[in-house]
Amino acid sequence: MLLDQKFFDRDVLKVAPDLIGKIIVREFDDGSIKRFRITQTEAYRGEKDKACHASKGRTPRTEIMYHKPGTIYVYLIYGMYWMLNFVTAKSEIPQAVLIRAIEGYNGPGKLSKILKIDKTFNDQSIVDNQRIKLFDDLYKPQITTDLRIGVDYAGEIWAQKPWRFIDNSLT
DNA sequence: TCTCCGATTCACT
DNA sequence: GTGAATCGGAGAA
Repeated sequence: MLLDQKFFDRDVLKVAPDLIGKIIVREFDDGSIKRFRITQTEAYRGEKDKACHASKGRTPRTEIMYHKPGTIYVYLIYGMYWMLNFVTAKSEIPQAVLIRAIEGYNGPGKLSKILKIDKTFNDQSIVDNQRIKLFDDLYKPQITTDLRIGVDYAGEIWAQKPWRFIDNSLT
């Protein structure tokens, strides 16, 4: 079952855990197709969340997070890695879910390398896309939470939010 | 323009 | 455990 825009039209704290266990289907430019199960996500929630890029307000970069739910937000970090995110909640509310890991690969940098994610995906829709789709195969994950990674700069209050979601039954 | 630094990873010590 | 690689966004000037 293909995830629709309604799935993403909810608070990021609901969407992020719901994305655990879902299937990413990637059709590469050469026509080959691969499937990956999502095993780890993180929630970035609005302008008040200091760890969220949108905490700096609306800028050309964060503009994407204000777009409609189901929009893909891709950005470059440390000059070499693309991060894959999905925008959630209604337009004008800047929230996004970072896909931190897929089955068999730990780390968002490796993930986007495997999936060949780059800036051409930025601002595209995930629910109506030729190259990348999200499916629910009714898999029921065992979800645990933990602190988000690499957000110490956001200060104690925001760095300590347990907004990382992990499938406990996969390793 | 110029400077600072990050939602990371990997090679070394 | 430490540090380099590497570049575009954001803010200061």
